Amino acid sequence: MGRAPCCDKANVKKGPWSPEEDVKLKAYIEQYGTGGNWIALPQKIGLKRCGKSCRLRWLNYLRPNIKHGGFSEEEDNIICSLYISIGSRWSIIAAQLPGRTDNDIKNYWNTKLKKKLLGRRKQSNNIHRFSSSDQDPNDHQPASDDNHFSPGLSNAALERLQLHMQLQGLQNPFSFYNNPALWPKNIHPLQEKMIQSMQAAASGSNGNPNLLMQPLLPNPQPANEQSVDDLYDPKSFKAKGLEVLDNSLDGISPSDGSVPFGTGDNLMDSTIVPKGNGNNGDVQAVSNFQGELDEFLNNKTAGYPQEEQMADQVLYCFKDMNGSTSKDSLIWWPTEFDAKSASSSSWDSTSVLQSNGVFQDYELGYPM
DNA sequence: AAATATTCCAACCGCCCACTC
DNA sequence: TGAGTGGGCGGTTGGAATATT
Repeated sequence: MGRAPCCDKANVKKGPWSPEEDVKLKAYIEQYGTGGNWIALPQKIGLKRCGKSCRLRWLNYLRPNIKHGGFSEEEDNIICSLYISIGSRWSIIAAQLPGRTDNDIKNYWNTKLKKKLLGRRKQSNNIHRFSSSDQDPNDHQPASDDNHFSPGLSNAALERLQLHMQLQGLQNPFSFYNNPALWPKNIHPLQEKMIQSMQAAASGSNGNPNLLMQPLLPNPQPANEQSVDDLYDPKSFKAKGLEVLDNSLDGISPSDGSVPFGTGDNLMDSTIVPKGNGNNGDVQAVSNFQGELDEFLNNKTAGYPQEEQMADQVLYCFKDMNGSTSKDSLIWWPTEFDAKSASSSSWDSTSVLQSNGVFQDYELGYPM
């Protein structure tokens, strides 16, 4: 079934908002609120705008206490940590950063942070990992400007690959991340530390869950039975021995050792803490990871050309794990994986968890 | 100084979900 | 129960701003 458009597209203004429109919208909402109906709102005000457009303008720009630009290192860390943990759930990530909007964070990630974290491959002439000796001699497909590593492996896929490896590894005791024997010989020292931090955080020396990673680390539950939606289901949290506190009621701050999880009228308005004691060794493990991440983000990794190293290492890992870097070992990613999310090109932990079959296929190919 | 390339971000699009009737 | 609807979300785009050649 199709659906009726939310407004008359022909009679609706598009494009940048004028100061007059901003004033009208802001004044009305501040005085009367949205009335619980964005679609009807523009008519009430006399704006020739789509209701959704009004909502977006308010939420991303006109709403009080909105911050633009000037992301701090701490905010960088939070964004990176959460992205690694939960994927592109921008609204959830934004909920951890007061004054930031999901759109802002999404833009910031796509334009700056991602490049910092994954490396600016486009500017790199570092092709040596996939030099002619590494490539399938039958493969004559030219590498695109966007991706000189391997035909068929887009930058987006590469990013997903790297993060997927992290997530997958944390869930599977036999997988790459939990098996140092599988690590490449030349692994970046920071990567090793990150892995170890994640492992420590995931295992939790005292049995308490890691607050950032734990939602993706259900105990013996098989990965393919874990939906990311569970992560935000209060029942799921309780089942894992976590408590859900309502921030909107008690104003708990992150400084108490708990991790706030959003704003809104559901779990997003809550803080998730381990039952009993919110300040434990796992928090320390997280902070260790945060420290490494911070160091990485701020180019303090002495002696390493930080740009493109991470992405490079991921592919190098594949080479080591598989014995060789064949086109086939890489090509599945943008094809089979993407096909799973063809309806929306989004990627998040859900996709990761649901696509574990793809990854398992790969892992099974490794001679244990 | 002009042309071209790249970066950045506000806004749009379309899908999904929850709710109502 | 299922169709209709609005809200919310993530991905993408267009164009302005900036950098580079």
